Amino acid sequence: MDVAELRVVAGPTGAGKSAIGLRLAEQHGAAIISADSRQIYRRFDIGTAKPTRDERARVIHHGVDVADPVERYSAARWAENADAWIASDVAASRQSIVVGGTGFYLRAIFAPLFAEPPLDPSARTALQDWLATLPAAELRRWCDALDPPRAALGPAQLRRAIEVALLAGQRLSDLHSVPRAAPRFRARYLLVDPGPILRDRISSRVDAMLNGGWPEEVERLVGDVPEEAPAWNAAGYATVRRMVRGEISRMHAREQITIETRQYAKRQRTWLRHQLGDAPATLVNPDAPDAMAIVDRWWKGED
RNA sequence: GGCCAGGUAGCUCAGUUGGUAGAGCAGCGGACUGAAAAUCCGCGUGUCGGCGGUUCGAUUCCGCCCCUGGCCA
Repeated sequence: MDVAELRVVAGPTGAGKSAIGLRLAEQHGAAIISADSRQIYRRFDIGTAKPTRDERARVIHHGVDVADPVERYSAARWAENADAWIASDVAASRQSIVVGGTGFYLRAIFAPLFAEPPLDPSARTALQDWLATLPAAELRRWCDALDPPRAALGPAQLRRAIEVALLAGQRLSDLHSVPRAAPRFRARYLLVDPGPILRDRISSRVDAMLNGGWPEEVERLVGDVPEEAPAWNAAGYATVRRMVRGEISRMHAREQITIETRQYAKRQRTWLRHQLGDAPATLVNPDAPDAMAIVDRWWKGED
């Protein structure tokens, strides 16, 4: 099968990639495929900076509001869904633009994940319950015995490695070394990053969200979305929840959320710096006077 | 003006019975194969407020001064 090229607009949170994606999509009648692990979840809207109703009326957005807050979504599932979204765009003879900052999701389409062997669901649930009770050091010991190459990673990865080793009888690190499925797409990146002012853009974005109904949204969520639901993992949500419950002041919350968001942006930059492989990437500072010209050249593939 | 408590890393603070100092947070760098806005790993030279004195040696003891907070006038 032919490997088609896919345009990807990526960058740290708050850099302004969605504005660029939106403009391009409108200009070329394209659809946006959101590669954002938080916009996946319904009802978590303001703090995840979802496109507005108006924006979604103007441009088709795939990948927004596709899971319930309590669902455990995954990169693999996203990649699978993305295939279908892209196919639907092709069928409608419109182009697709991938826009987002979840690096792991992007990788999942351009360098497909390994084929997971079947894992008995009930054994898996039981094992997960057991693993959930173990402290990190204990997990590390287990992983060191079962799959040493993975033992240096974090608890989430340790659990996964132990799970696969025990349930499939194979090491995850071995499974990773078997050739993966051939990628269906290759990426051409536009990396949006305004540089040092990202810091300020993030703090004003936090203020805008806090004044734009975020606390009210969280008040509604607190009532009927269990505390452990995956959707709550979005940067800032747990902090707004504490604020709404009166555990911390609004000022403290504001400060804390700004820090969390900056830390997230930093991790995204680290990912984008090292994990893109050899895919072509064009860097653009959205504030530069020639930004639009760079974007247009990138779109046409002229750089 | 007097008394008391402080002035140590960007912030909050430990500590050194005299041998030039270390945690948390922030920050920076890195990892990342089905929870990824997740989960982890690594990185600490700073006139120890200033100037003198004692001492082989002072951030530590003494004196004076400056600053902050509190109490008393």
